[in-house]
Amino acid sequence: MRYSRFVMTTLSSPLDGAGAARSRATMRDVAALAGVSLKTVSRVVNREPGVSGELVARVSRAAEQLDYRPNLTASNLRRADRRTGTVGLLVEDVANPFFADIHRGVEDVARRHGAAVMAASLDGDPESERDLVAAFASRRVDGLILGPTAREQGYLSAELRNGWPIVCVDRVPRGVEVDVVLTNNREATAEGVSHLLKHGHRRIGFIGGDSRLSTAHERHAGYLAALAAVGAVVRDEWVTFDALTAEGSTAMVRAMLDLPEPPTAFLTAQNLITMGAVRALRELGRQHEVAVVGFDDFMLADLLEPGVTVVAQDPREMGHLTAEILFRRLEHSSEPVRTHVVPCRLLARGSGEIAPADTRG
Amino acid sequence: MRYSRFVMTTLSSPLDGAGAARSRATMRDVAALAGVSLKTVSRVVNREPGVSGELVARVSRAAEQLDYRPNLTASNLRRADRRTGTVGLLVEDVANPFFADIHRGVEDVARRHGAAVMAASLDGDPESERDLVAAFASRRVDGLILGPTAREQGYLSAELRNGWPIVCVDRVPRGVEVDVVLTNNREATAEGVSHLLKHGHRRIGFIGGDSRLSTAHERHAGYLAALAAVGAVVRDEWVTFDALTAEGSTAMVRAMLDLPEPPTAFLTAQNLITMGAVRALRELGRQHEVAVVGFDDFMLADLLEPGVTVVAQDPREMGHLTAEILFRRLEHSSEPVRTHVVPCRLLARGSGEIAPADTRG
DNA sequence: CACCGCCCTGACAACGTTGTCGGCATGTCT
DNA sequence: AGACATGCCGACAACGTTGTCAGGGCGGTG
Repeated sequence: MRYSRFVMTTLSSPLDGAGAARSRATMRDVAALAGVSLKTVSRVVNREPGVSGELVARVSRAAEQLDYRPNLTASNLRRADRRTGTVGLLVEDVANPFFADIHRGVEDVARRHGAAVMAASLDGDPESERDLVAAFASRRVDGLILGPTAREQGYLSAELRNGWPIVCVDRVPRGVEVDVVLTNNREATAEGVSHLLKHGHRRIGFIGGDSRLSTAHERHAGYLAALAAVGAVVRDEWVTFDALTAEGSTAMVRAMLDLPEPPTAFLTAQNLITMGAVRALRELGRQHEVAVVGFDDFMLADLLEPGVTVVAQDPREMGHLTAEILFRRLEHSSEPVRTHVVPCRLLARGSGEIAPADTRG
Repeated sequence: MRYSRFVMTTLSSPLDGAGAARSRATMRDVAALAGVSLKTVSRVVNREPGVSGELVARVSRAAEQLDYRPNLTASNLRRADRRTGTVGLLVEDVANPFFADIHRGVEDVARRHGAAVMAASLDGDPESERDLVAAFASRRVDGLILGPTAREQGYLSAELRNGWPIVCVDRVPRGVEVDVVLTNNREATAEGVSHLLKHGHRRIGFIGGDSRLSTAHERHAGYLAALAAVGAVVRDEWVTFDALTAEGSTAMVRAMLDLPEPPTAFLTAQNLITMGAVRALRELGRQHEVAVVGFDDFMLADLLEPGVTVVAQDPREMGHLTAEILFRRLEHSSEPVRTHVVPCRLLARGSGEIAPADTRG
């Protein structure tokens, strides 16, 4: 409950039903009612020492009577630290479970610091990214957490020069040096693919996400590395990108299974893609025959038949870490920029342990 | 892209790597560089008419050069409309898919109105609710969307008198008259229970959510009404509340199935509860024997075995509607308060169409 | 008694912006 | 030519708050 700094308890209030809407009381109003100066009210509201007990009581009573709420935006304007007690969060989609968990992680930390979180969704649109960064800058959020979607973040350097702390999450920004919190995309994907190799698969399909994003490339690199490590064949026709929705992924998996030499297993590089792939296999009745390892965990993955084996990220922890770094940077702005990696865990649940039906490959 | 009102395009900027952090440029700085008065800069930034083309160009160039960002908090302080271009959203948990969808719905509408969304999670804690309302009030968000969790919202009447628009969503507030957007909880639950009755069930368990919430009561009422309509037996031992997590729900379902006369079907009154119930049946290997109708849809419900029959809310639409009402009220504050109902749809997928194994009941 | 120091309080300016108003050109009409 | 409207621009105050500083009262000390 560290919001307390600006919270006055208005324990009771005469609720007269349809009272005419008056405008909010200001410090001046409180001061007038309490018969003290503006500054004394300010001192009481901010719990500054050096006000007699009697005046504290009188001012508090007056504030309660008027339902006074300090105006943080005005306070911010004048105060030395210039904090609005607000941080911005820009991610792909606040409704996507992965980003919703990051959001929650950020919120938890922000709240401990008495800060509120402004969040917005980018939907893969570079123009939105710039517009929303500008919108948050105009609102003077104390710091920004960004999951970049545009090809290039060079435009951020102007904001950084202005002393605005920025931390990126989930994806690597380009053209700008900031702290980043990432998953070990490459290694974790390689681990997932190795898992499939270990179970006998040699023809493994890769269904990737938005090819403009660093995550897609890193995961693809991990896929290639794992295959190369055992000298397995790599075929272009077993690799696709830009499965942007679950439906898109369903279609891609079906198409790939129609190849003359189809994959016997899939590495699906993101949560919605995995769901789409599972759906495709179900529709074809082949869910017990074609193996799947997904990137990202999701709810109910263990209750499907078969359970879906995944390489699980820890989005809540990523949110925590990202926010911690942001608040740290708000204090010590000159520390060197770092990249932090949150590791994944492979969770074997069934779909990744299916042996290849066609053992010629 | 209606954020444009306060967005200046800073197309290029010399990225000199480690430039010393200077503080943000103000209108005064821009005015000095452009050789005009402060007020002229203000006019240009706000696209007010009556500035010569030459000065517009000079000011724009100066603003770009200095990476100027208008300070919306200062502007808000002075402007007549007193808008911060920000709305607040307080819900149970921004990471819960249901509320995450509401959040996204609110965001879409807010963005069309050029507003940003501050969101926070209540976690069922009444103290948090009051603290966060106060925190948002101090930040002067233009309006508030609240999914109430405290037993009583009388404390809001002070804010309403201050002319602060508030709209509630998902749950009915008490002790205060505001606009509310709800699901037709009672009717939809009754429909779900009737569906089970139609398939021959007479012993139907009800696993309810937080008993302090209006939704739990309304859904329970729907359950009772549907049973009463066909003269079915109602037993206290077949009704529980306060399954606050999926795990809690799992335990309750298992316990209820251990009764001498266990239910042959369940109505699970919320998304996490349904997931927990499905898990319980799976663990017992009885998922094809005990019927389930869930309240709330969730991802992958159709891919489970059997597919989970649900009464589906439309949280995104609820978010849209709630935000529309809020912005409407920001314009016409004196319209009478209303309650809006967003209907549910029953989606039959298998789990709700299982006939009772024990047909004695 | 004069002086110092401490505690409490208030007057005033300032934060970055916008609303109001007044002034200077320039053009138009009688 | 004089009166008047119009277009463009700037000086100034104000929004609600906090930082700074000065002043009054009071007790203790030389």
